[in-house]
Amino acid sequence: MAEDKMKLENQICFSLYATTREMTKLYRPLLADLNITYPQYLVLLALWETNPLTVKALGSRLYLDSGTLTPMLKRMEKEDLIERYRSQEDERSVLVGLTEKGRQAEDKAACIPDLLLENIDMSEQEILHLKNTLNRMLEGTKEKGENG
Amino acid sequence: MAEDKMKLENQICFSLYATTREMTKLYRPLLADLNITYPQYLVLLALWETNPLTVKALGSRLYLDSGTLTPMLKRMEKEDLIERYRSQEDERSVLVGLTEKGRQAEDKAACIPDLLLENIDMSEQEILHLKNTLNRMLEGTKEKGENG
DNA sequence: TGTATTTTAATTGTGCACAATTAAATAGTA
DNA sequence: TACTATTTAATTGTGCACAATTAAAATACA
Repeated sequence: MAEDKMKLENQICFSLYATTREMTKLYRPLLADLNITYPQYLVLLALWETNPLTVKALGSRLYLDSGTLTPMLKRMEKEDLIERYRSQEDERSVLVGLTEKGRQAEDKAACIPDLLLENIDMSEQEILHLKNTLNRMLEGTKEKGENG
Repeated sequence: MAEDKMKLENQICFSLYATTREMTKLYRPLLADLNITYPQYLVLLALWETNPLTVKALGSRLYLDSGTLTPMLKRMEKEDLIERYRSQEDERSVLVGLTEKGRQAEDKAACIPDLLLENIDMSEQEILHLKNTLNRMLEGTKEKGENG
């Protein structure tokens, strides 16, 4: 066998890199109505599950740090999707909570997962298997990396 | 079954998004010696396969447009890894070619694929299967998307 | 030939993404 | 208590990523 590992074609990370960006592009028209980006959509998904969340908790959930989240959350606050306020118990923490507009956006977004899947020509089972493989890969990096 | 598709946990694209970024982080220390970023490494990989390439061809290969490539290539030119020059046959096209330093970087980078794989706790077969699945997914987006 | 269309990069503007640093609050401890 | 260490966000600076626009060159074609 002995494939050339220096070839782009043989690199798993390039496949990940390219596929992720193409998938993100598929979201763009679906998120246009809500006037949000894909990372902002992820913040909303997290908050629709648990509201409110600290910046720290949001970062752990999305694998993002405050350097990314702080400016993004400020933009979302300006759009009146979320609000930010210091925690009473721990003044270091900033809580991120949904506004009424942010809560209502969930209804508008309810169709997005299905619409997105329509663009992917793969069986439900295959997608599930892919997701599981990726999650295992992701968990594996926690040992080496320095992620919370 | 009827899982909640609005949950982050159940979204394939979130797994892709998070895993890709964590993988890219694994490259950082491996690329530190060469003083390049992961996207710059991809440009070099493409050029080590075919030298030179037009910006257009590079973009098709990496799924990037000139808005991303032009400034990135200028940075790489400043670092003396590549050179850029207009094509003689077609003055619209800009050719990107390796410099001596860019060529020599291939030797230094030769160990990177293996070093990276050491960080992924998956069998060769499983990685191959994952790569094939992603590539199929990527190809599928070409039908819908507007990619060259 | 001359004009409209297409192709190719570059530019402009916005929004992540992340390393490194800073500052404030809390926790730990002598 | 005072003093150190840790935790939490924000800030700073750099580098993608991409939509939209612009400008130059090549092509199509009337």
